[in-house]
Order: sequence, then structure tokens, then C-alpha cells
Amino acid sequence: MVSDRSLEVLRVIVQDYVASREPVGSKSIVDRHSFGVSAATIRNDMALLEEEELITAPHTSSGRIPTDKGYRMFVDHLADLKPLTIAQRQAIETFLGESADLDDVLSRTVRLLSQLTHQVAMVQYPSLSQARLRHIELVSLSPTKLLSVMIADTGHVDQRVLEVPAEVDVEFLGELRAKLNTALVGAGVLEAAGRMAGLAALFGEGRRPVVNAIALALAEQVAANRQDRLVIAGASNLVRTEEDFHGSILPVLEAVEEQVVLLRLFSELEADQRGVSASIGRENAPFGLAETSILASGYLAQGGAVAHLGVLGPTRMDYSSNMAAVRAVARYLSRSLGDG
Amino acid sequence: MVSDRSLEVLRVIVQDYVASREPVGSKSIVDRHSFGVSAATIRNDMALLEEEELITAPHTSSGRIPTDKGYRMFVDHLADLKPLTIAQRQAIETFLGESADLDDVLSRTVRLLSQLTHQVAMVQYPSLSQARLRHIELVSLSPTKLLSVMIADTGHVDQRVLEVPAEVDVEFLGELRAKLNTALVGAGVLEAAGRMAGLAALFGEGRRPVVNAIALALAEQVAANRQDRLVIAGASNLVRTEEDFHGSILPVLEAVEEQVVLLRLFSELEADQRGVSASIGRENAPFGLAETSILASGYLAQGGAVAHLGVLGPTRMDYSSNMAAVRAVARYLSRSLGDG
DNA sequence: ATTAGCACTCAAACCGAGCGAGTGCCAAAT
DNA sequence: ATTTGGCACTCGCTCGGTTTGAGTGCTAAT
Repeated sequence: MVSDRSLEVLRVIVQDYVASREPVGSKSIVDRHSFGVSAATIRNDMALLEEEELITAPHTSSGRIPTDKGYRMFVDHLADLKPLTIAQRQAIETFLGESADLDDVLSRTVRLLSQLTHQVAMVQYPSLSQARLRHIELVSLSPTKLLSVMIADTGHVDQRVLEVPAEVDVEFLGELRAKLNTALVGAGVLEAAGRMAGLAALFGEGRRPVVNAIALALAEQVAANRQDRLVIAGASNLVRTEEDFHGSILPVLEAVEEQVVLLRLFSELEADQRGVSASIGRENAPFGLAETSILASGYLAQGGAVAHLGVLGPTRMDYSSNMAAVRAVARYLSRSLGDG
Repeated sequence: MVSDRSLEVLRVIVQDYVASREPVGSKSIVDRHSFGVSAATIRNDMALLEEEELITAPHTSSGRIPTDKGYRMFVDHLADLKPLTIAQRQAIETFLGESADLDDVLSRTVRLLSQLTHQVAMVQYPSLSQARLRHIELVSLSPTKLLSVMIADTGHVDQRVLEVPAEVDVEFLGELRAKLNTALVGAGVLEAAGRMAGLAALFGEGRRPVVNAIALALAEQVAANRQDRLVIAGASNLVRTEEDFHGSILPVLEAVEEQVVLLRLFSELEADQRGVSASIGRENAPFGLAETSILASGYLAQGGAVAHLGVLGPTRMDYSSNMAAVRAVARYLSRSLGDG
């Protein structure tokens, strides 16, 4: 059975190893921390921890490093979130102080988070599945090309070029715009796609093929928009922590560029009671990220939409500080975006 | 004086070194290429090239590698652009085949370019300085918040949230929208900013403060938009070529994330007669990119706007192939975006 | 101008000894 | 039953020395 002191030993092993990047031995533990026992005792505890696979020795006779299981134990039971420094709180204030465009807020947020944690930071766009259409705008680019702009109550704006099978004159465009808006505004994105279908019935016989073409394109635009997007910053922090990756950081950087893997990870994470969730090391192996950890938290955007934000870095990271930063930024973002 | 054969020697040194990543010696040259002379003769030529600082020896007695000056000579006088393979041409077709949104086209293009060259690829958004406003849309988000959407004839769409000092009801919004559009549509972005100022005169006395506030915000939006943006892909290729950077790739990745340095570089490059410009190694030292080269080309977007696109990678890169790829993609993009 | 020959250089690979942080275990002490 | 001091042992690092080999520079002959 792992005693209380053993767990304390695990805690300092994690802390010291994260700080020094070197395997930590029994001697250095009694030196740096006041356990009130001798090195030999610590060694016994370490043998216990090794039994439980919470720590491991890189070579037969060297200090110990935490296993993934050890990190997991640490974040679940041992880590207390380090409160942010004054400077960090100020950074949050000044960075996110002035409100603006959604794009703008999210890109500021992600840069802030990467600076606070020195890791790769990611912010997910608020999901559109709960969003409602606020406005649809159609602009003529050429006789057979339209630009459609959809505005959602979450602040999302999405535009797309539509190719239409026949000319669209100004009056027709006005009619389209008006009927589209009366039919669709206020609808959730799912309903909107459904209502598109019945749209042609509102127009004269001759218009129907064109209207149907447009409705189809708009429905597609709505659908394409449901898929989520990420904003990412701080990829350079990966090379800064390169030594922490046993292999190469190439697959990690590739995953970051792809985004799709990260989105899946986000969707599978569940927050613990502190509001921050962690996925550690080999837990991410199915995604090809066996040496990285992800810390994430949810945040509330306009319209009650919920989305995630978080950081990604080497398994050997400062969980206490980073989890605190993620939580703080998520809270602040919810406050500055949310409906309240 | 550097003879013709010496230049041939330089060419094969560049080619072999780029291919093998190892200093190339006189022996291996006569082995791999049929110069019809002995190794000793090659050595004499190499001594000449070294005199001219076109090549250099990493250690006293090892093969030679090209200097930056040598690479410059190579791209200016020695390199013939390797025609793309069939597969590559097909990749361009399938990748850029279907037209769509400007955002979409550019992001496809940049991914394509990074795949073709295995380098970091960059595409600049078409400059707005030549763009004309096609439409301005105002949407009410809350009584004192407006979303403004500006659409330019280049396909640009830019949105921003405006905070207004007083409530704006539906009719007023309609009036604003109408007068803004009649006043501004067709104007270039520079003129538009100017015309904003006189806008308040069109409204009743009571409205003027609000109108002025909005005009100010819009003018700012126009101005902010003048600054150019880049789309970037393939940053992971930097770590793939990491060994080619003597120091760390950290500053390079940071510059890529910053974008601002890259924009300045783009603006200073001038195309040669082949339409592709190169900035090599220490030529980029003022930007902190002394070990990287940039290949760029201009492309034509809608409205006659011109913008740049290119790749960035280690000085030791395959200039022949990469310049060909940059040129091909630039041409294709011009064709698919241009007014013709 | 080119070439063969030859002495010389120097990075990289290889080797083995010695160091030292750290372990595991055991017998004694609390 | 837990803790502790002691001690032999392990094994990755570092450091000096040797070897190897690709490649050069020079010189004298063609």
C-alpha cells in the first residue's frame, strides 16, 4: 500500500523532475525538502512507488522519473493549482480588456494563453450547433455569382461565393434577401437547413430552379459551418521544449497543423471538479501523441454555446501552473463573451 | 578569372550538396559527373571558386559547400527551373480546380505549395489598397452594438463589432445603411476613409454625434484592413529540415508566427526575368533569418490587385524545383483569380 | 593547362579507464 | 514494524588517446 509519505515523495519527484529535467534521486530529495527522514527511507518509498508503476528508472542505477500513471496521480490528487502571479493577472486584463470582433477576441486569447503557459495554445470557435441565424446578406458579385454572408447571434460571420445557374437582377436579389431573412432569421442552424427546402414555394414558377440552387448552396454552407475550427498559437514553444520529446516533434507539429486530431481530443475530454481536464502522455497514444499532454477547459460563449480551450505540450510540463492558467483564461473569456 | 568549367563545377557542387547534405570533394565530383578531367584539375577550379568566395571548406581538409554568394550565383546564372512532374501538375489541377471563396482558394493554395516544395509556404492576401468597396452591411447586435460587414470587389469580406454611443433603432439603421452605401460604394479604400468625414452632414442634427462615431469606427476598420495578411502552411517542414539550420529553428518559427517580418521581406523582393525572386541566407540577416532563403513571386488577383506568394526554407534547399513550383502555383493562381 | 603522386590535415569514430550519482540490500537501531 | 547507516555494485558520462579515411595543397612531370 502506498503510504501518505510515499505520495508526498511522488509529488516532489514530479515537481523536481519538471523543474530540473533530470531524474531525481533519494539524496537530492532529502537535500531539497525537509522530510525528516533519511535517504534510505525515501529509497524504500521509491521502491514502493516503482512497484505501483508510478515512477520508473531510466537506467538501472539512476534517479527516478514519473511515469504517465504518476503524472495522472499527480494531477488528480496531488496538484494544487498555483495561483497566477500579479503580472499574469495584469497580462490577462490588458490583453483581453478591450472587446471587439469574435475573431479578434479569440486570437488575442490564444496568444495570451500561449504566453502564459509557454505551450501551444488552442481555442475552439464556439459551436454553431446552438447558434441562431441573425441575418443573411446576399451581394451580387457578377450576374451569375453571389456572395452570401451569414451572421449568427454568436458573432460568427461566414461568407461564401455562390454560383447560380441564371442571372440574378437587383430586384430579384432584393426579393430573395427579404424572403430568406423572414424565413430563416431566428432559426437554429439545424432548422435553417430544413426550412431551406420549402423556400422555392414562396417564389414564382420561373424562379424556382434558381431559388432551389441557391437554397442548396446555402444549406451546404450552413452544414459546412457546423464543423468546428481552432485558433492556434505558440507552435514555436514546441521546439523550445523539444528535448522533452524522446522522439521527434514532427508528428506533434503535424497534428497541430492538421487540427482534426486536436478537435477530437477536445471533444472527448471531460472536465474534473476544478473545471480543467487533462489527457496525459500515452492516453493520447491512439492519436499519435504519446509524449504529449493536453489540458483543456470549457468556456461559455454568446447564445449559451459552449466550446473548449486549452494547451498542448510535452508530458513533462508544469501542470500546476498551466492548469491554473487554462482555468483563469477560460473563466475570463466566458465572462467577456458570455450573455451575462 | 572564373572559367566556364569552374562555374560548371560550382553548379554540381550546389546540386550535390543540396542532394546529399554533405560537403562535396573533388573525387566524388569526377565520379558522379563526366567532366573528362582529373580530380586534380577539379581541385584547381575549386581553389579558384574559393578565391572568389563562392564555395568554402567547413574544415581545413574536407569537401566544399557553397557560400551564400555561391547560391546567389547559382540561382542567378546557373539554375534552370526543373519542370514540374506530371504528378505535380495534376496535384495543382485537383487542388485548385474547384473555385470558391477567396479564403478557401488561398488556404488550398498555400497547402498545395507547401506540399510541392516541402517547405513553409506563404500566400499574401491581395492588397486592399487597390480594392473598391462593393457593399457595406450594418447589422444590429444589441441596441448599442452594430456589426459592420465590408465587402470589397476583390472578394474580401471584413467584419467588425462597433460600439455606438446611443441606441440605434431599425429605421435609423436602414437610413445609415442606405446613405453609407450610396456614399461609399465604388470608392477605393483610401477615398472611402476620406468620404467618411463628410458623412454626418447628410443626417439630421440630432444624429450627428452617433453618425460621427460610426464613421470614425468604419474609417478605422478600413485603415486596419489595409495592412496585409498572410496565410501560412507547412511549418512542420521546418523541423523536417532542422539539421540544415546551424543554430536553432526557434527564431525562424517565431518569425513565421509573427508574420510581420515575412511581410516586410515580401515587400522588398523584386522579381527577376523568370518571375521568381530569391533572397538568400545572409541577405535576410537583418531580419534574423540568416540561414533561410525565401523564394517569392507575384500573382494577380481580382481588381488588378497584386500580391505575393512564396516559400521559406533553409539556405540549403532545392532552388531549381522550388522556384519552378512557386512560379507554377503563382501562374495558376493568377489564372484562377484574375479578372480575365 | 593538366595530371599523377605524395605528404599532410583534421573531423569523426572507436576504445578503455576512471568517476560519481544513485541504487539495492542487509543488519543494526529505534 | 519502521527506520537507518553502511557498503558493494551498476552504469551512464566524461575525457584522453588512437585510428581511420576522405580530402586537400603542393610539386614535378607531361
